Amino acid sequence: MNEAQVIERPRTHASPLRRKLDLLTSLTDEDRNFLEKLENGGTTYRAGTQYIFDGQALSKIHVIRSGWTMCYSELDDGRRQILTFALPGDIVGLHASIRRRATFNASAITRSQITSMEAPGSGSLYAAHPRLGEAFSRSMAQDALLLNNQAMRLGRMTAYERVCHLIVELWYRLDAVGLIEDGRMPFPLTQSVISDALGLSLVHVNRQFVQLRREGSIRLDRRQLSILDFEKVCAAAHYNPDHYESIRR
Amino acid sequence: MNEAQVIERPRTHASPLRRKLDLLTSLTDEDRNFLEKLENGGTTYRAGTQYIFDGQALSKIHVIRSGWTMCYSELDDGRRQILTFALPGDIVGLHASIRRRATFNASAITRSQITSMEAPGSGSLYAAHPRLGEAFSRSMAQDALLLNNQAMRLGRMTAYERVCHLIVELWYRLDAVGLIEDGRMPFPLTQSVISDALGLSLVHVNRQFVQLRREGSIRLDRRQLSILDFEKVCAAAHYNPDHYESIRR
DNA sequence: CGAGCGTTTGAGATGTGTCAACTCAAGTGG
DNA sequence: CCACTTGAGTTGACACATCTCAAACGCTCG
Repeated sequence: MNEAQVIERPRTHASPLRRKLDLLTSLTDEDRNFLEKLENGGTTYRAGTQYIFDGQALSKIHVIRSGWTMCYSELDDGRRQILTFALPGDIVGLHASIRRRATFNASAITRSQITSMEAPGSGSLYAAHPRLGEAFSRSMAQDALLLNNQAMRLGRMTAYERVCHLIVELWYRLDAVGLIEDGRMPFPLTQSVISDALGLSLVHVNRQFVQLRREGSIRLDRRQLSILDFEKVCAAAHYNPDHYESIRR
Repeated sequence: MNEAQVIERPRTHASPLRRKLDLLTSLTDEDRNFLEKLENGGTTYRAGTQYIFDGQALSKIHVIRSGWTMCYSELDDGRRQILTFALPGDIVGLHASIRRRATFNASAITRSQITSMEAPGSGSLYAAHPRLGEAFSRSMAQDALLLNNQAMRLGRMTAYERVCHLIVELWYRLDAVGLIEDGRMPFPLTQSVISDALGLSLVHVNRQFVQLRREGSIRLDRRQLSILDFEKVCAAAHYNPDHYESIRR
């Protein structure tokens, strides 16, 4: 039930980032070399470290090489809304860096390796590495799609549906970069983080997870999540995989 | 109180689109000519007409020349979430057209003039009209910002705050394209539409508007809205104008 | 061993949704 | 010119999803 739903793809040893860009577009050798360099540099952030600050200058884009991070926004009274999770292979701050100033925060959820690079001034990168430029455009398209999904979750779905929808979305995203193994996905999110992503209280998020486990829909074990009843969870999520496919391929 | 908060700008006769792109970036004469053509063509849609269909092919981008339109997403059971309002000068479908397939719907709220043009294949437009390319990038940045705001509204704000936040956001956006006159802004949204934008029920949206009027914060007259107590509405909205400035300039 | 973090559970409070009815203004058609 | 329809706004009573508060549990780690 579980893995049957997921498209099998040849298992390579490419990094998540490479893997993702390969999916997005066909790269030239030159692009690949460019990527190599990109893959080798980078900084390791400890869990909890903030690496983008709302309102501060932001000229670099950040490529997540490993680990989970999140983009979020905060109100003066402390209320926090997580906008999107940035997973391995994702690019953070692409559009923000256009204006050289961040309009959101970003922090590492787990220990994360992140490579920063100068933001592509409109054209320069597109000229030097047209396909990478295209990959960046598609990355923006994915961001937009994820935010659309987020709005639908927050605005029009019940707590139970929101949790299912988020789980399925993360599942597809992780699968696209080869991070689903043996029908389990890494799941480092605390219920507190999830509550700030889904616009719910911590307590209510917990109740949804308890129910999902009780009814045998999911299993959670040592920060690994398996979807036992993919069909049921997907149905509750009203998830539309076509949307994601149209971004990916 | 009202207009004091709004930056005065020389009143020109430029179209909203031109006005906006001028704000965004400095255009060359060639770019301006390109714009001219763009401004002259276009289709007029009646209120309610859908012009982008979720799941269907989408190779063109749509430039709103006049009127209000909205992008939205729907669940199979009819629940609807408005993602963003597209106002004069806005560009719709920029990132969606990258993947040649729409992942949302778009409809005209009022009678609207909309110009369609071929989506800029990554690079082609950037090469021919680099500054326009940059303007497009910034348009994407604005979209992202608006979606971030939307997530914060939906996830972490009360009904009253959501309404205030939306009003202030629309005010700033309309002011940026010269559509605020005499301290009033056009406000063609029905409470039903607002409820689908803010993730509330129609009835509850109504209650918020009744209260805002009762306490003298806003005035609503013949589809024109004035903010009588700008300070109070802004405070309730927790609106951060810096974000918008950082996109605009 | 205590401290801290994440999770779990219960009970009561409340913001928002639902249902239903009514008003008002603007068509529309006979 | 009137009867009718339709869309938008308004209001009240009640239901319910979710929040808040509070307490306990089980880890892990120093």
